[in-house]
Amino acid sequence: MQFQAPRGTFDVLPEDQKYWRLVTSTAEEVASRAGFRRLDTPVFEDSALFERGVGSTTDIIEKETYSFEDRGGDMLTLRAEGTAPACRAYLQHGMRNLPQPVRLYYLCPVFRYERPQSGRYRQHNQFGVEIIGESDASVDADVIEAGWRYLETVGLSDLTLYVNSIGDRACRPEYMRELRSYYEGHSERLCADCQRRLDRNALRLLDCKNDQCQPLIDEAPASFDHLCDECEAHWDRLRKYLGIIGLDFQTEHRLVRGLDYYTRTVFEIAPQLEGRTVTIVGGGRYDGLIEELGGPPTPGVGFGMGLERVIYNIKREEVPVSEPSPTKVVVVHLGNAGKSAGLKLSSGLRRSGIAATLAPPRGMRSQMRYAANSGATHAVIIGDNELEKGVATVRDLGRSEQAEIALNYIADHLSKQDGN
RNA sequence: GUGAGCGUGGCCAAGUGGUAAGGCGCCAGGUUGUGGCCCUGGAGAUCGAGGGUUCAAAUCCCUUCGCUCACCCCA
Repeated sequence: MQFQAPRGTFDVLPEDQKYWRLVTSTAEEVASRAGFRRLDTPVFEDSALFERGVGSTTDIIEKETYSFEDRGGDMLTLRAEGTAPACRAYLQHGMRNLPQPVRLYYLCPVFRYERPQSGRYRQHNQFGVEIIGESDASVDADVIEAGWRYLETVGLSDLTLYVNSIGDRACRPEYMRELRSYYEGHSERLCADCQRRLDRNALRLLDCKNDQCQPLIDEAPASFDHLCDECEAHWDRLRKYLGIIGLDFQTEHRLVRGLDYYTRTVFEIAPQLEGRTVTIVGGGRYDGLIEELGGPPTPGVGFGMGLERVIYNIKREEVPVSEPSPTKVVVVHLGNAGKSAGLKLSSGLRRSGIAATLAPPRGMRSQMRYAANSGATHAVIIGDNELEKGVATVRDLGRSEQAEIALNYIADHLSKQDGN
């Protein structure tokens, strides 16, 4: 074996396309039903966009980015996430002059240089939505609802929604001090990773998976107990609205996110798996991001969802997914005259809107086998016998019945068969 | 970046020192123009790669590459 798909990438083979069609077309459907309009942004952007947006000290920027200098000397980065590009587009196209808020969704590949493992790739595909230009908690609930409804209509059932509020610029510094002083009192009991996290990124202490840290995390101060008045009001309303919509959720003080731009609401949706949880959807509010990118102060909320992980769970839950309709007709031909006639016939059938292929030029037995294995419902047989009479033999492969049909009426005849 | 497991034809997979089973799939036949079952035959493997030990290596040793899983982090 010579070439392989690069590490962390994969081919979507024909037999898997049904999952992608499902996942992708219901995203379009659910998003547009909820008033989101599609936005496509380039696969690469100015590197600085992600540095400013996601945060330059964040892991995804520090070590997971696919960056390169182009021939003109510009530093570019393959899309590392969807929110910063969406905000860039919002600013670039003056979308603040549209009726606010602006509701956008996207479906696109995302690139991160990580060590692949199950449910994690270097190129993966995200479905995401953003509501930009409204700070009320009702749109937070709206975004969360869109994510939840999507997973539901795609057919997933054993999922849990986790929500948290990590405050904003006003109250988070105070909370961080609180958290740090709590942990400093117990620093000897922390795992090695958490020792480092303590001064680098204290929030991350909360989602450590190491067993020895769990008791400490359980007792740690929760961000939602240290919110300023405005954040607290927002947090209360969010939970109230989720209740009104009828979404069950679990408040989770360990839930923090790895991108710097989040404020107030953060949430995730994950399946209930034994052991670790693999998040399918992650998102939250980013009220400071657009300003950070050079725009006017503008609030926003959104989520990103990993479609590979959605498909992984569709397979795991054995959600039935319908096959795309197979080739309907295979034209079986005998002799040189038959081959020419068959070629013409299959072309004509296609022009009449019937899926038809010409069997490969082999023995009849083999051609029939080919027809059966290809999933065709009918074989159309054409050889010298038929040509003399100006007909073709149309065989129903399911019923094992056949009849001679005039060449001119074959398309007509086939389109009346069931399955068309 | 760290740790563990694994690499035998397209896929699955025996074989742990004596010179590559089997199954699936694929191709061709089973008489004269007909599939899904059955029967017969065929193609297809430098046993991931390189080096070493040995009379002899897929099997032992070293190196390397790749895959998978977990950690970090994330979708």
